[in-house]
Amino acid sequence: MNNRTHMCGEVTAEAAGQSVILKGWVQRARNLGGIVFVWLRDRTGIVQVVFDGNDISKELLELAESLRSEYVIEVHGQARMRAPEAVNKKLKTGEVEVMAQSAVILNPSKTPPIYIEDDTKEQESLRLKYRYLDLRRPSMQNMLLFRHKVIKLLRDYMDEQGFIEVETPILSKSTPEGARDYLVPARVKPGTFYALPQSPQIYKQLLMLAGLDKYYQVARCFRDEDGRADRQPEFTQFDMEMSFIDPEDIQTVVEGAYAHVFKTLMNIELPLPLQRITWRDAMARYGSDKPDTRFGMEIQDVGEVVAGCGFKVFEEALAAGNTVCAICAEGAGRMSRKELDALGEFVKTYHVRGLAWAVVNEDGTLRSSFAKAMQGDSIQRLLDAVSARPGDAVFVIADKKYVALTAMGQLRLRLGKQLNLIDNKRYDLLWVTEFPLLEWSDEENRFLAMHHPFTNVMEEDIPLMDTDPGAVRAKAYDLVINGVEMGSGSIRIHQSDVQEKMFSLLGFTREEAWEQFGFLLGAFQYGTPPHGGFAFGIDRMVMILSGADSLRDVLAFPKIQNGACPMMDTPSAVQPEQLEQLKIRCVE
RNA sequence: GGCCCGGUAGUUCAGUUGGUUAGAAUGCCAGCCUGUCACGCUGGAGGUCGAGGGUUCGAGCCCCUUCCGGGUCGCCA
Repeated sequence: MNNRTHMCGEVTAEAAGQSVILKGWVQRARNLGGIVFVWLRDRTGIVQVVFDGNDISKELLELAESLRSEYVIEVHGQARMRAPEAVNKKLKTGEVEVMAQSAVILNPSKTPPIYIEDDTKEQESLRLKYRYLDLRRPSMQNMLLFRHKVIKLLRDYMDEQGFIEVETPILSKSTPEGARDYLVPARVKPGTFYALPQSPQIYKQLLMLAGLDKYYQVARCFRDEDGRADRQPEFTQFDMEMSFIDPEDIQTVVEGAYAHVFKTLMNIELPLPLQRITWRDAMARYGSDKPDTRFGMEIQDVGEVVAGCGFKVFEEALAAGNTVCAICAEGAGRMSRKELDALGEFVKTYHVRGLAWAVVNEDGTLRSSFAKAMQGDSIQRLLDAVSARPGDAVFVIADKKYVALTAMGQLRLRLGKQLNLIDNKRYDLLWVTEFPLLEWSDEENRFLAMHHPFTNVMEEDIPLMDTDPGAVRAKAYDLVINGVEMGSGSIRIHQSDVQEKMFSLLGFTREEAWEQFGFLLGAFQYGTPPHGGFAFGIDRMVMILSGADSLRDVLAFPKIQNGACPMMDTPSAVQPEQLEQLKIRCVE
């Protein structure tokens, strides 16, 4: 039986006068010679334990003097108020201390390779190698607690809304569309493989078919793609699906869940319903399908303004049917030539040919990379069109429409950060709606589903499926916070004729579609309710709410960029016998 | 796969134009110290400068290759 009476952080003024039994880790031991102060830590906090040579045996003092960082000890003692001048205001328990009467070293510790305290600067790779020590830091424990609360709140909320949590398989089926699958060889049928799910998409649709009506799941998902700060090979999705609904119905549920979490954990009242913006609008104004609306600097199409301006780059772009777009960066006029050139290099990584810039100096004169080529008053008309004033910088990109807009959107974000325009305390949530159904792939020379192949079409665009597939809008919507895509959802196709048309647009023959998705198409023949859903990343949600920069900061045991785990040293080789059983041979 | 940045005591970093035995702080070890709280004082140990090769009388520093980590483009229905 655990005889612990208090957690370390609980030894506050109310405990004074009581006998206490504590267990925890030695944060720090200060030996003053004849008296030893020990900071004892557990996940609730730190309390000071005093080994006073005047009051205790020689043996106990010697034990205290032998204590080192991260030793695990049990202490029996008396809690008492500290003298007023000895109060430590930095500790939650700083008004009290525990006078040790006996103690046991439950386990010693090697000197830890990282400091167990917040705000240290060890390399992340070292922290991840010793993640079990890293997780002892108060900030990491708070993160895990916060994450736990987020998930609990979401589960409680969904339960109240009448949703049922159903677990779906991890050993699943590989489907060719979308991200690369993690594969698991099947021992009983050599040469065949399970795939780890990229999402429970098909299962949840089948649950709707089964009549569950409202489903949700805290679902682990897997994608075998290269890592980023905001992408992990395995991640947790809050996944849901409803029957007999319109987009607004599921959006209302999701908004409500977010509002519940924001109110309870952040004390922030979200304005419901959330703002909605169409995909086309988001691209035109922000150059992104996940716009950060915490600052302005919106993109403007200046094609009409620069028509006939004489600058070859703009004229040729317009002649080719491309876009000429601009932003006006307030107060960016102080940038040096070097900084402006760096921005030019920056936009090139987004596949535009170049960046034209014009700076209106404080005295009204102009510095510009292209003004000389502009005839007559065309440069002035351009500056007027974007309302450039002295001290501002104007940037112009001419290229294929979405290439130019995307690059401009990235430039806008960079300038927003560089010019300190973003209020970090603000949370801008919005829905991006009416995503395109399809996306052309030059590489594969065919359309790909932008969301997934089961996404339904906006009724008024159904005729366009035959005439202009690229312009067809889907009943698909993303939730965005501060420029981060939190999740996406859609109304699914439940009509077999629409589904077949979709597959044919994607370049599948009827036979191929049935071969790969037959289990679903077959199921759909048995009375499928209209349905739709949504899924959002728990990891990203915790990242945003806790202000973390990386998903690695909000996962207990994250993977690094190449998908490896420095602590477990995974992935790792296996025994030859294991491969033999699976009939797998390595070919170099 | 491409591009950019980084790798020096356990840890965080400094290291001049290529020039003596590679330094600091912190941590660690030992001694002293009875009210500290980043305790203090004294002393000590601790380095394959990521690895390999090259240039040079001489390389932590310059060149090449490579490994590892981060960011990013591609990729991520």
